[in-house]
Amino acid sequence: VHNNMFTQSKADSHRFRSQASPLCWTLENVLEWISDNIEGTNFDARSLNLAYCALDGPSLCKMSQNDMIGVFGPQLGPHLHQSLLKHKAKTNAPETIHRKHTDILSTYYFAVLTLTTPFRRPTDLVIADILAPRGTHLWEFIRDILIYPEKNHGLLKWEDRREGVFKFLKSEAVAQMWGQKKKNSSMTYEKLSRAMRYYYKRDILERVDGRRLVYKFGKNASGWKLNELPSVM
DNA sequence: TAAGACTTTCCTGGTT
DNA sequence: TAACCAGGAAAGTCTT
Repeated sequence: VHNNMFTQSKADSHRFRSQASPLCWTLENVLEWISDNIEGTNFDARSLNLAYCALDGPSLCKMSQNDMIGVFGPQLGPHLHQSLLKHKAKTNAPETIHRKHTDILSTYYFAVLTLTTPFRRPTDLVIADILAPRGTHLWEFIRDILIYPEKNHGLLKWEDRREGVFKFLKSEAVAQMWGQKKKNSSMTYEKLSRAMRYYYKRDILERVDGRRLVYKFGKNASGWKLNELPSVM
């Protein structure tokens, strides 16, 4: 399951999404589905609050039409709700099977978010830019975990969101994730932190004296500030 | 192929 | 004592 998840192609993902119950969808599948639905309307994707699109299949299925209108607006909300109902009817299968699959998927839910290759069609560029990794550098990897605190499984937390101060809560777990991304199973926090310290010279990070596991984004780090994130509806 | 940027690995020594 | 921090040195990887 692990390897398959990380190597799932765009075509595989589309096939899985079209055949599986929405209950089994990953976050990526939900994003693709939203993207496909936007393509069929005149909806301006730039006005979408992408932070609210970070849903997996089970979360999506719990939403009523009013919930969807609240999140996606009066134009796209009902459209998505109808589309979901149709897809649910089409893929009506025993939920127990889906549940088992969903539990496995959810274990790797965040890893998929951070490690899969972004899909790149014109209409989902914005979604991919915010929810897929935007770079291969360590500080970007850290930043992308921090941008979605509700999805980071307690790995990192903001100490001061406005100032860009953050803290490692599970240092070794973050190091292992970084190692996984770089295909290096021997990565440790000790090594990761050495790379972090090199960022001080380049003003990507600033020192936070006297605070263990605490770092601060510097003037050359971009994409972490609230006003740098895509617009809210 | 070379050069440079970036990261990894190892290390010593200091601090919490 | 363990975990973390600071930073030098050298080597590895990747991109241009």
